[in-house]
Amino acid sequence: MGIADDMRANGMRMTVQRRLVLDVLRRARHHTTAEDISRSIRASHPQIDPSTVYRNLEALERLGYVTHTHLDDRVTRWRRSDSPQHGHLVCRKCGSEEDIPMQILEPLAKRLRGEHGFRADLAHSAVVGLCRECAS
Amino acid sequence: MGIADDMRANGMRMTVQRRLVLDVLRRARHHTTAEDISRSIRASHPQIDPSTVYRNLEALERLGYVTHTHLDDRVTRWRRSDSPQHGHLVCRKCGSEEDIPMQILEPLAKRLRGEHGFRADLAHSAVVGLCRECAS
DNA sequence: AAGGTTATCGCAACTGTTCGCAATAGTCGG
DNA sequence: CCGACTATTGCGAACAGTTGCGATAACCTT
Repeated sequence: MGIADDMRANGMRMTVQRRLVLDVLRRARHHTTAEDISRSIRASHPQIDPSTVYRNLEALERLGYVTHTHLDDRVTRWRRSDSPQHGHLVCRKCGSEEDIPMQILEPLAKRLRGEHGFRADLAHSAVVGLCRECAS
Repeated sequence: MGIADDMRANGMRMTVQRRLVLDVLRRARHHTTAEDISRSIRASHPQIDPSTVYRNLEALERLGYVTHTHLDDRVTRWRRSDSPQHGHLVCRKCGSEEDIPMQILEPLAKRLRGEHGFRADLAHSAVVGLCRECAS
C-alpha cells in the first residue's frame, strides 16, 4: 500500500501539491525549511502558495510521513520520517550543526521515563551550546 | 556595582524602557514571552513600542542579565538569569511543562563534552515528548 | 463516464517579530 | 550645569508564518 492509498484510507487526498512536497523532501539530503520547500516548488509551479506547503507539511506529519525538528532558534526543519533518527548539536555562536547517534541520548530518555513518566522525543529538538572550536 | 553601572561600563545606557523590562521580568514568576512583557509595559506606558522590548531583551541577554529558552515550538521565553537554572519537559500533546533539576541532565552534558568537545547549554532548550498522562 | 461530496487549494488578511531611519535623550567632559 | 556625542527610541514598513473563506478538484458512487 503506497502513501497515496494510505492517505485515502485516512480520508485524505493525494494532491499534486502534496506529491511535490514529498518529492522535494525526498531529494533533500538534510533538514529543510518550509520556506526552502516552497521556493523549490514555486520554481516550477509558481501558482502554488506557501500556505499550502505549510499546511501539507503538517498534514503529512499527522500521518507520520514527515517529522520536524527545531534546530536552532525559531526555524522549523522538516525531513521524511524514513531517514534514520539522530540527535543534533547546534552551536549558538557559529551556527554549525552536528548529528549525533541516538544512543548517546538514550540514558537520558530512559531516566526521564523512569523518574518522570515522560516519553522524551530527543530527535525532535536540538541541544544548543558551544562547539569545540567556539568554546576554546 | 548595579546593573546600570555595569551597562554603562559596557557603553550601554540605562533607559526607562530597559528598567521596565527588567521590572516585569523580576515580577514574573515563570518564563515570559516578549509579547507578554510588551503588553504588561504598555498597560502603564502605552507609547513604548513592542520593537523596543524585543531589542532590549536581546541587549540584556548580551550582557547576561536575561536568558531565553525555547519551550515548545516557536515561542521564545525569557527570564532573568539570576533565577535558578533548570531543565524543561514539554508535552507535545497537552502542552504542559514541567521543570526538572539540572542534575538529571548533567550526565548527558558531561558525555557531550567528553566525546564531542561540545559545551551543551541544557537549560536553553526544552525536551519535547509525551507527559505521563498523554502517554498512557 | 458523470455527478455529488467535501478535502484541499489560492488568495488576501492577519499575527508576531524584525528592520531602517530620523528624532530623542542618556552620558560624559569641561 | 551645559553642550556634544551617540546609543536608543518610536515609527512605519517589511518579514515569515498562519488563518478564514469562497472556489476548485480529488474521490467515491453509480
